[in-house]
Amino acid sequence: MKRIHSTDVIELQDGEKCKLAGWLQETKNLGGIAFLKVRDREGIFQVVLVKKEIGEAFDDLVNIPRESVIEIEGKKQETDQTTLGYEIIPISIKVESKAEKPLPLGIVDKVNADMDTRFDNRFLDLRKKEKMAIFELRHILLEGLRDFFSQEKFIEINTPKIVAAGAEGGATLFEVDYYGEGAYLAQSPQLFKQMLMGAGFERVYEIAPAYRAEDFDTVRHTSEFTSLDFEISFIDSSDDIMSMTSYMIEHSLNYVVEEGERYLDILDVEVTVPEHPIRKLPHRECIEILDDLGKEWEGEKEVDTEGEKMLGEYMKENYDAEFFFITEFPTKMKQSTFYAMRKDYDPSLTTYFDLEYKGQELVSGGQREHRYDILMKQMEEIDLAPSSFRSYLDTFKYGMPPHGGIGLGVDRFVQKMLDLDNIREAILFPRDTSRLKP
RNA sequence: GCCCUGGUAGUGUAGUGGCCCAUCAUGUGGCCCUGUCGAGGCUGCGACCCGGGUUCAAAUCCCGGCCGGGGCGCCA
Repeated sequence: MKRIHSTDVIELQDGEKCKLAGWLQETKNLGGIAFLKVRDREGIFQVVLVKKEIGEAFDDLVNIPRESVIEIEGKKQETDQTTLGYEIIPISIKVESKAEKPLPLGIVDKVNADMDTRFDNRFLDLRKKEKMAIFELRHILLEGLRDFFSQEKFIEINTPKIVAAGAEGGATLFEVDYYGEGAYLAQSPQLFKQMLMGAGFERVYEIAPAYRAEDFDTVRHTSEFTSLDFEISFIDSSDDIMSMTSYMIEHSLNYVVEEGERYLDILDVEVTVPEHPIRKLPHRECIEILDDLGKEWEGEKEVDTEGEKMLGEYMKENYDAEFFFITEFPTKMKQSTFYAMRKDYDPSLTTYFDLEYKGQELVSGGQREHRYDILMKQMEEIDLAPSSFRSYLDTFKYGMPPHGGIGLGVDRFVQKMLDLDNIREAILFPRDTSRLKP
């Protein structure tokens, strides 16, 4: 007999035979009758054991440890004595894998566990339906994003994660000891995306891990994260990139709302889809708003973490907007991003922007400098040796279209979409400054 | 890296000098119970992060270490 899921039982006739399997969530033993609650990916079903009918086997069955994997062949019986409306009368029950006692982490216990305990026992933690729902929704979000990119004729690419140079300063690189010369884990696919613009791909995207060896210890940083990057050619300005980003967000969140209802209900979360186009706010205006809001500055007037949160609330209150772009980042704030194009009419401003979601940076992007001589000049300004970027720079010498793109933190997207306190909740097995296992 | 905060049964907690051979819940063992779905009743089990110090007395105070959680810098 073919195994079916808990949710399939509803379709069966009263008295029909079936095979089910899952994890024994709990046993309610009332003496002469007992109930086994069994969980599979789709939900829960209940098996009824009547002592008078099954005799000696009763004692063995009610003593199967919680979270053991069991397989049941039985008959569906409709009844109004249980909340599900039906239960399973067993013909045979097989223990496939017995769980040890006690569990390091209860799945349905009435006590919460600390994050550290949960992540040490992540495979158990993920058995909770609310945790699994996060990853069902993450999958749906990624599906929605890929759906958008396919529709827009993007090519999905894979670029190397072992690289010779970073896109940003060297301090945040994880070193790889193997090549006998400097080798690192990629912080970003930035340079490769651009090389593919030089190759004529015109529209590419990648969803892949990126690595940053920073001493970040916050609820929105991890050492390894999933980065979504796209890059497009023949743009007129960074407005084209923001427009594409705006459509991408709208499309993917719509997809989540349509396809993910069941899981959003489990998490009791409502996802709001922004209207295209997403509002833009130049960096200098952000400063003005923050001044009006009475922010106290320490040092340079820049949008810092506190500023981001204040602006997020401001935009929510005044425009009912969860998303907004901060545009025209000053060149002095983007100095290390040597490939950022600056405004022709005012070189103190870049074409770079961030996309903010619920008061947190989600996306960073802009138009890249595609003119070889200017690019070289910008590298010199920060004393970067062109020799370590030779293969990248060569791309610009033989025909490079105007282009630009973005990087989006997938884990942050999931975190903010589902209002999760910590980015680690959106990652199966997070890697941070101290966690390497499991 | 800096600042704040914490570490007590498998899990989550109470206790902040003697009232503690440590509270409660959950779990787990045993017993009772034929409709549980946060079942119920009776009963047992199980813990003060590590190392120094102060004190008549330390889970509690001090110092150092190790390990969490949060904030900031920074960033996706």
